[in-house]
Amino acid sequence: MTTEQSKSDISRARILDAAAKTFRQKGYAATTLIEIARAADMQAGSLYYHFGSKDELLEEVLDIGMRRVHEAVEESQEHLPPGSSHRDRIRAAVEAHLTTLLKLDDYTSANIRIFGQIPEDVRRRHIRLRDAYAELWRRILAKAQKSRALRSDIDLGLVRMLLMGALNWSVEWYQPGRTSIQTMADHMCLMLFSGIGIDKPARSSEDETVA
Amino acid sequence: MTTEQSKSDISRARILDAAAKTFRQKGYAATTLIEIARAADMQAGSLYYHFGSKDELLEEVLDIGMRRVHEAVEESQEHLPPGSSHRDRIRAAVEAHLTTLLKLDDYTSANIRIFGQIPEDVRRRHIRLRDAYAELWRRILAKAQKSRALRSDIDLGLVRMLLMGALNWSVEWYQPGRTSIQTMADHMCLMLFSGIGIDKPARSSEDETVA
DNA sequence: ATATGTTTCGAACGCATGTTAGATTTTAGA
DNA sequence: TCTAAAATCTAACATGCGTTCGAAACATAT
Repeated sequence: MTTEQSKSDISRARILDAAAKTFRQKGYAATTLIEIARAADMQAGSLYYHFGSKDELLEEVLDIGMRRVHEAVEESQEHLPPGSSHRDRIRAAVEAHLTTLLKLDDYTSANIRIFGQIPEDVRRRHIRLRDAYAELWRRILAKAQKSRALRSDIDLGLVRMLLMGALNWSVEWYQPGRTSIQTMADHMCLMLFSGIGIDKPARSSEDETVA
Repeated sequence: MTTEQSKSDISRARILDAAAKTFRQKGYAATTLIEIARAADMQAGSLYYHFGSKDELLEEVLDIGMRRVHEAVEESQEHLPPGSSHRDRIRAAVEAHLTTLLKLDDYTSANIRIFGQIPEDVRRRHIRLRDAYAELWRRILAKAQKSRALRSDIDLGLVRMLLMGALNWSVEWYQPGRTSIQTMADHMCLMLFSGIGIDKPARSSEDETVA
């Protein structure tokens, strides 16, 4: 116990890293404990010294992934320069979400990719963190709408879903080098704001009902 | 051979339906042939009279799903009233995509959900259909941009990805009854067009119509 | 009704997986 | 250095999976 990190903690972290990486690549059911163990320089049986079961390992990977995006987006809001517009706020949140998802975080990307294939009871226990993260976005968007930075005649819940979809889906196609995360955040906000934004349109929205 | 549909064809279709449904619900690796067989009122071994392997079954489900969206979107473009604006065209495409994905088509939703977890060689053989579908959207968007219905200073490829993400992600959260597909299509086009649309600097209504 | 081809069954095989537990090695303090 | 605890290994287990194959049930035409 001389070092802050006991050997157990180090191994634990190595296992979690390996699990997140493999889960993300192959999915949950297709990932074998032998693969995880190999990626962590261990034997499969040794994993059970640190985790009670494959599901328990999965659960921790999911939780860590969700906590990381949550914290990243939360921090992005706290570190904004004073007087930032709501567009700036949302842009920062979008960029934080994308950065966590696409840059060196297998936990969050694993979470996003495999959430639809996990066992029922694991999902039930994990869903609270998901809801909390959704609530964070709900607050951000609602505040923007209340400040008249967003139109009032739209379904914010639906917009949030479409937005999260556009962001989360990037984990399926994004390749570093082709498009920068900043560019993605810019386009996302351009689509979102200049569309929903109340700022520029006088009343040019009449042509929307063209036949 | 008296009836149009031989008994074999009927069983085959029943198996494919069962497979698509189960793949969509549980994912590929987690789905067992026993489950598929039970959902098709058969024994697991009997599946092999119709399909050579689990992978072959998967492959056909994927192909059918992709062909269905492709055809749906293609038809939506052909059945447009003459003189439709590009916004109308894209709205129709969005609605066709969503309808196929969310309404009674387990094949397309299975395709979208499990594409990230399928074996390498299956993916390689299926990828052509995916590319063809992407090309269809690329054409639709490019034509809109060329007709000055969309801004020229944006990355259409990126926008297409964000758009497909917003649409495809709906398979993860959509519940019939809460939001209508029409509402989703409306919101999507509102975000897309009034954002990317050229109508804000140079206000006009003629740039919305097809040349 | 019989015979021929079609479709399904049922039981078995081989294999890989998650899991367990005792033996073995490594670590850290006296 | 010695020792007890911590950490890992090794080998085995039970189970469930995809798959195979010969037998049984079914359908159809003569």
